[in-house]
Amino acid sequence: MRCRHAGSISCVTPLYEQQDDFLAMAESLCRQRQQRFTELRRQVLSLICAAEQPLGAYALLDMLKAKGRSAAPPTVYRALDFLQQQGLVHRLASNNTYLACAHPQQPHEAVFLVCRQCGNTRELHTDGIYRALSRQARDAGFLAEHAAVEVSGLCTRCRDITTPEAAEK
Amino acid sequence: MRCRHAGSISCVTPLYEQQDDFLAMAESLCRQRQQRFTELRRQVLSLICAAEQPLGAYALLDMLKAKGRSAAPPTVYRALDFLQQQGLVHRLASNNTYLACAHPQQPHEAVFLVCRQCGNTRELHTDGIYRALSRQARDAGFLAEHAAVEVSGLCTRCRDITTPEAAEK
DNA sequence: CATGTTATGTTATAATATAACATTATCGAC
DNA sequence: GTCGATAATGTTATATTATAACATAACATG
Ligand SMILES: [Zn+2]
Ligand SMILES: [Zn+2]
Ligand SMILES: [Zn+2]
Ligand SMILES: [Zn+2]
Repeated sequence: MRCRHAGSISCVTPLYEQQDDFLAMAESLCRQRQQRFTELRRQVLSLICAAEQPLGAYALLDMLKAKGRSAAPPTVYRALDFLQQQGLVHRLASNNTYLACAHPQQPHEAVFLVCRQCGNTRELHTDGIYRALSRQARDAGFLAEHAAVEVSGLCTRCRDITTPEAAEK
Repeated sequence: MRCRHAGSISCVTPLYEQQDDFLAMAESLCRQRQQRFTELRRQVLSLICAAEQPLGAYALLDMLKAKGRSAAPPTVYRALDFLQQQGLVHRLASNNTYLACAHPQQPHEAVFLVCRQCGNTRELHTDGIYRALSRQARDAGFLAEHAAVEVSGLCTRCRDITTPEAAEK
């Protein structure tokens, strides 16, 4: 099942296998929007993108420092704020981590599947869920603006490891 | 629309109008489960229950101290851990607050409607959403165990205040 | 009451995030 | 190019949220 969304990035191929494409797209998006895709912002996005799991702000900070860059907490938080505003990065509230967005071209609501074992996280784009949530909220007199949906559980690999008999079938 | 779930606590009546009932139920639940509903735990639950908005841990801490109790962060975090284990309290990851559960009798998945203006938060019990999430996760090869669903937006009152013309209709 | 267990007190510290202000880079007007 | 405005980054300090570690107290059980 290929991605049906706009843009050149696939839903299924992990972002860290398409880093260059992703960074190029980010740069192009920022240019279109007259926003500056500075070296710092590129570095942070690149680190997030290269990671197999969502990263914490201080992990990013350490990586920046390791690359020889002078950096303090505001350095990374500011870059993260920018990247979130541009829709290039999402924040996971359930574990205070940040990950690259699979579809930065347009605003969207997403569902995150967070493996509690290995931390791998997938972003699903399921407007159905958000519509159902909006409707239920409206029935309760509530005007929904944004939904944070973070599902924790086990990814395929970790489920097979945890319950090896399941892998036999 | 009255609550269709088990227990004596209604979905629609705010918990702070049923504090005594709620505390009595909590005590009874703990007794059934052979868990100790200590004075500290009662106090914390009572404070959470009396609040109109979900409270942060340090707000609770200050309230405990104001009541003359000797307390430090672990005091309140331990009580919160216990109350969460017993299903009496939920934690909202999106704003690091804690609120009393509307249906502590059985484990359940819930949707939280968090007003970004006034902080008022309602707990909806909508198994439909969780089932849909589980199914979508399964289709992606993911075994869902828990879903944190936190919707932010405007409650009835704040929506009317923000856009007064809407209230006219 | 002796004993093991659970809960709480207490001190210190970890982890996450922001405030405030100085400095530097960038951009458009001239 | 120079200038002034704006945006970005550097830097220091601090706020906020949460846990580790160990001591003491309360409770249950025989
Ligand atoms: Zn996304
Ligand atoms: Zn996994
Ligand atoms: Zn609940
Ligand atoms: Zn409100």
